[in-house]
Amino acid sequence: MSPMPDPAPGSRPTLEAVAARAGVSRATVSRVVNGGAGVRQPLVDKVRRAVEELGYIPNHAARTLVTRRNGAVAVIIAEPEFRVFSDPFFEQQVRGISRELTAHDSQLVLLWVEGPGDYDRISRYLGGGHVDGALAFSVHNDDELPSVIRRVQVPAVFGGRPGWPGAAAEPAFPYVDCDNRGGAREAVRHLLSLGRERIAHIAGPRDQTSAIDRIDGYRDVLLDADAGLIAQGDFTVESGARAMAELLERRPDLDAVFAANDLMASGALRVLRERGLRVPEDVALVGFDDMASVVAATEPALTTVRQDIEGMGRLMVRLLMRVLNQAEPGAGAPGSVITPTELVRRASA
Amino acid sequence: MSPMPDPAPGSRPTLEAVAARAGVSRATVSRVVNGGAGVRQPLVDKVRRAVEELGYIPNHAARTLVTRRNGAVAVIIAEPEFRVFSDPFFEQQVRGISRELTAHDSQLVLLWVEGPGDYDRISRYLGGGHVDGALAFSVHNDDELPSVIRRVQVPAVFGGRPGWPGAAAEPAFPYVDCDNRGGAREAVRHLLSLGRERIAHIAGPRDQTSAIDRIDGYRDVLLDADAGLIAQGDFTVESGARAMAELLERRPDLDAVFAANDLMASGALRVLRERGLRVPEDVALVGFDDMASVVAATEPALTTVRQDIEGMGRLMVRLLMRVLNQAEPGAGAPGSVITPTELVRRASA
DNA sequence: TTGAAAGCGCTAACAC
DNA sequence: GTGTTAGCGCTTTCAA
Repeated sequence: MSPMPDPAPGSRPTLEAVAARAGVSRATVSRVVNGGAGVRQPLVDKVRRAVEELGYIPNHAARTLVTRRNGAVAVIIAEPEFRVFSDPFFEQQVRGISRELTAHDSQLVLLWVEGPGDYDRISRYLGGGHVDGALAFSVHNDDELPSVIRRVQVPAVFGGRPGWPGAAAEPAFPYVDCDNRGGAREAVRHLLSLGRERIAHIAGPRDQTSAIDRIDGYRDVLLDADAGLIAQGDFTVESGARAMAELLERRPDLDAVFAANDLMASGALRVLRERGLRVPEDVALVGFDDMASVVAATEPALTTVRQDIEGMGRLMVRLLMRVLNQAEPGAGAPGSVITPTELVRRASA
Repeated sequence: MSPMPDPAPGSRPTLEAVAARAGVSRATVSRVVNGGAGVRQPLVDKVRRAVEELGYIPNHAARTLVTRRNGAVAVIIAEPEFRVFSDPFFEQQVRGISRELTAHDSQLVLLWVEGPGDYDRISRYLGGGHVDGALAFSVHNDDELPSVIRRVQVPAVFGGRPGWPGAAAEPAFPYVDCDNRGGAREAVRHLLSLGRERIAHIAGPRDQTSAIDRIDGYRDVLLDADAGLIAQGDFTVESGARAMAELLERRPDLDAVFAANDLMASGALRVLRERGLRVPEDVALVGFDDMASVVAATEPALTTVRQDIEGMGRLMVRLLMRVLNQAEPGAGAPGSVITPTELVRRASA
């Protein structure tokens, strides 16, 4: 565009250079670059022009050194937790995080934890002031991450209610989660309202709080639910199919199934149809998540509990920003956020 | 572990504090922290102990300010290009990048470009010295990314041979790609060696160099290939199925198919079987990529051309590191790297 | 409103 | 070998 006087290769123009060019002090340039409040218009213009002409870009390190602000947030991904990239849930959440971070002029730094040995590196990174805060996801019970984060004292927000031992007791990390329990209740009540009387549940892994909350919601409504109506899955399609087969074995008379996620629901659906059972006539089926890729493929279309995954990602960032903007990091932990769920009625129930 | 004297909250210990505690100068502490070369053992120990006791972690910004090294590399993802997370190809490449970066003590900063408007932000980020270099992926012809990267003068390496207009002419960015053309040749020669005489090709998108190179490889071997034996796809399963149907229509006598990727091969396979054609007896089929998730699901098992995707990710990092460690960034562009491919014989051909 | 000056925490010459 | 010192590029009092 503008003729950029190519300076000594590798050397970028500094504040100093801009100041010289504009004939003002470094302080003035700094003010203009940071919004220009309290500087007279003509000077602002002069400085802006100099910035433009020189192609000046503020040096991040120098700025961070004095402001102690980085404009970067770490997203910590623990490999064993996630099939990471291939998990659409995760993709959506990261997309939300990315978008909201951009809105806050912050950068996303991906910290990929491949094994326990990586925690050293992670904690050095987090402690080294590379980032203003961290976003992590609800972790396994024996995960070191929470203690690492606590040790380096970096502000953090979790995605999903933490479930490690004592999580409830300790000064908790703020987290964002959807109303798993309430959503589950709504699903079961819906099945009830359809006149179903023997409603089974395909549960998710016992060590994930989302799965625990969903089974709790199921039990909230069906206080006296027969244990035979509950089968264990692990959130995968295959486990849903297995669980469905098991349930059919135990209770051939069941007339409805609430699966703890859509993936398992789709596995269950497959088995149901293989056995010649009609959905929803013989067995009504409700999932959880409203995961587009799954829902689009089911036939009949899956009734499910929607959670706003991208929105949760955005909320994680907002929560973190609120923590960061607090005067005293220690004072008054900002509460966690529980987002509402919504039953999406389609054909399967 | 060790009793960490909690200092004024929020204030981390500095080099100065460590020096005071160890009774040495800041310079000595700095030396020890950076490897300890040229410092006598007893002093090293003393410093190490002080570091431990204080829980000292070097401040990144301060270090960057003077060394001009960040220990961070940007990975730029252009949204329209990739289904990003859900693309297994991409996941593998990023995994390779992540691993190699860790080995080089560098951090991965994810830059997610959602639209043309984002280039401003990206270029400010890249230009602001947040990262030592950038890793990008072969982009669409009209993408601004290359020019943005060139403008801010940040060292960069591309994944996949760039194909924008004039890419060949300009001072090129180094890139890492596999030997698409050679791999395609090998696939076709293999089919030939099986005695096949009417070998069709399902091509990938015309604007991706990988697809172009593969079709070129096909033509290298089949110099006089009938145009009717080539059908256009877009690397998706569905397009593979469509292309196969089309080919069967045009040339019901074909006895082999080389698909430009595994996804399309699996679509083609489905159609072949629907039509009652036996693979490989009636039609031999070869794919490209050796993508585990696809290959595992095909029946018969897919013969394909393997490329080491994770390895390519690692190579991108190594190449970038080589650029970074060059004295003069401008001098002598380090060449690109073409990794070999390997035909993996399974049941389908 | 603007400028001068003092650092932010660290590394790298250069002395000793 | 170890310490002293001079910045890296920026923001931010404090004066003017």
